[in-house]
Amino acid sequence: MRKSTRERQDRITAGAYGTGEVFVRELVAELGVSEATIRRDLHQLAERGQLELVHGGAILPRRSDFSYRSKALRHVEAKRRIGELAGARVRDGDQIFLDSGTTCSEMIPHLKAKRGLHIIVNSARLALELDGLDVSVILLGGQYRPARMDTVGPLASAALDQLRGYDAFVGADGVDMEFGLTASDVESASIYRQAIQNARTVTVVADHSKFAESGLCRIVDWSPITRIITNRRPATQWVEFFNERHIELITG
Amino acid sequence: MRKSTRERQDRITAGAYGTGEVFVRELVAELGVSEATIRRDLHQLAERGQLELVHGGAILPRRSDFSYRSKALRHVEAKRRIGELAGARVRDGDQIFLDSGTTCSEMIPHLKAKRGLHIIVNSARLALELDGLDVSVILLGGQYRPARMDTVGPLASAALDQLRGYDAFVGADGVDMEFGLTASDVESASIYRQAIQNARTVTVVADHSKFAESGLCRIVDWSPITRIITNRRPATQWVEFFNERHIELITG
DNA sequence: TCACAAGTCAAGCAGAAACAATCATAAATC
DNA sequence: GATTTATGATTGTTTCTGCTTGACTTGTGA
Repeated sequence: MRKSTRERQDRITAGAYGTGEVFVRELVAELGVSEATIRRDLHQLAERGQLELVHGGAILPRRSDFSYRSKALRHVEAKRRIGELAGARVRDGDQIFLDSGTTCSEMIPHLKAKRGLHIIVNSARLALELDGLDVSVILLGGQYRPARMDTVGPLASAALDQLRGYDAFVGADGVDMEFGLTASDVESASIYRQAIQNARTVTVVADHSKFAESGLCRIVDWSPITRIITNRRPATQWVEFFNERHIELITG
Repeated sequence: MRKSTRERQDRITAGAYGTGEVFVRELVAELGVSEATIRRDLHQLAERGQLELVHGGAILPRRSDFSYRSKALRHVEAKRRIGELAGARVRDGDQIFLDSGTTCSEMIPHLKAKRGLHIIVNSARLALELDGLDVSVILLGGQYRPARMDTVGPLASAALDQLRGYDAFVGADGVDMEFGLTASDVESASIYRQAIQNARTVTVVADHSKFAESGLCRIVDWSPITRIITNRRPATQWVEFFNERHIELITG
């Protein structure tokens, strides 16, 4: 069983991804090479960040990421529907801001037919997804957060400060009558607060699970909000709440 | 069985696509040519991005990353080598700027082992590729260009203006003794000019094909350049040129 | 808590294989 | 016929691998 180094290391990582861990002893038996060779392989893989060494073998590196991916899997249908409704509110030539959340990214398929859009985003992922559209994309810079693939911090803030007159689409982590819109982390809250304050109109996109669920950090209270788009008609007190504040409620 | 070079290389790639890998030893037996010839073939195929060299033979190139590679298929091996050399110059905790070109992105595998880096980029693609590393990434914002997946313009410029004291790595489209470093478009030239002017040190990464080839737009003249990394020793007049200007020349 | 055993690990060494570089020859092209 | 290109042989160097040694880690039982 003479194989290249590359193939051997591929099989090691494949094994690691299968069970989450590999053992030196088992790899020696399975691949028919010496312990030393397996160890060298594991070291190289660890060097590249593909594995993490433990006594007796290696495990998958515990990364902080997947927070975006795991979030993306929840309430997919609801988000898709909201994306469609929100996309329909965008017109040719509009200047819009989209946040880095999963709900806003569901708007993108419904923007493909639009012409001459100017889209402001703080998400590298969104920028890539917007490829091929007839749009001008402004990417806010700043501190890049791999887990969310977005940017935050003072540089993002400074860039955003140069922009006005757009229509903001923001997906909150939670909406609460008294506390307002909330995000799960303070950096997101800060950048979206600023985005909302500088916006011409503000559309909140939030699926039904966000109602009555409150995140940790307040983004803003309800006063700057223009309209809210959700997938199903919320409870009556919510409808009245929006009516009182002249917030347009759109449901699918 | 003597065949043309072309036909031989076709059979090599066909073999690689069949099993995913080819071995020098087997190719020697199969094609009836010497080891040296097989090696030359493999090098040429690797240079064109059709194969990736490994010890003992070659395998199909990893396409795990982005399809944008189609643009980057020239001088793959050279860029990889330069990326390695450049990556070796980076130390734990460094603050570096990487341009959005393909040469700089070849540095990334060699940065995986580093700790506590601060990396400034103007490329969404690069930001995504840096995922999983122990680095802090600052993404410059600005006008997003889908074709290059990077950002340029006044917003990028303003963000860059807030940053100092980093070591810049810039891959020029062309290097010319009289004209200096050149880029193929004026926006790139502008942002990289600024990146260079604010940098502590400037390392130019350029494969041999960039020498004596001049792009349209000047980035800068030679005065701010600290060192240049290329894959093979350039002509004598270049070596003297760099010596006169106290530019460190590193070749692989 | 300590000592001990079994397993695990890092470092160095040596042989084999693979490699890059160079040169000389043969073929192809002008 | 001269120049360029492709090829093969030779050289010394690098890489890969397995082995050995001694140090380290983990777990067990007194």
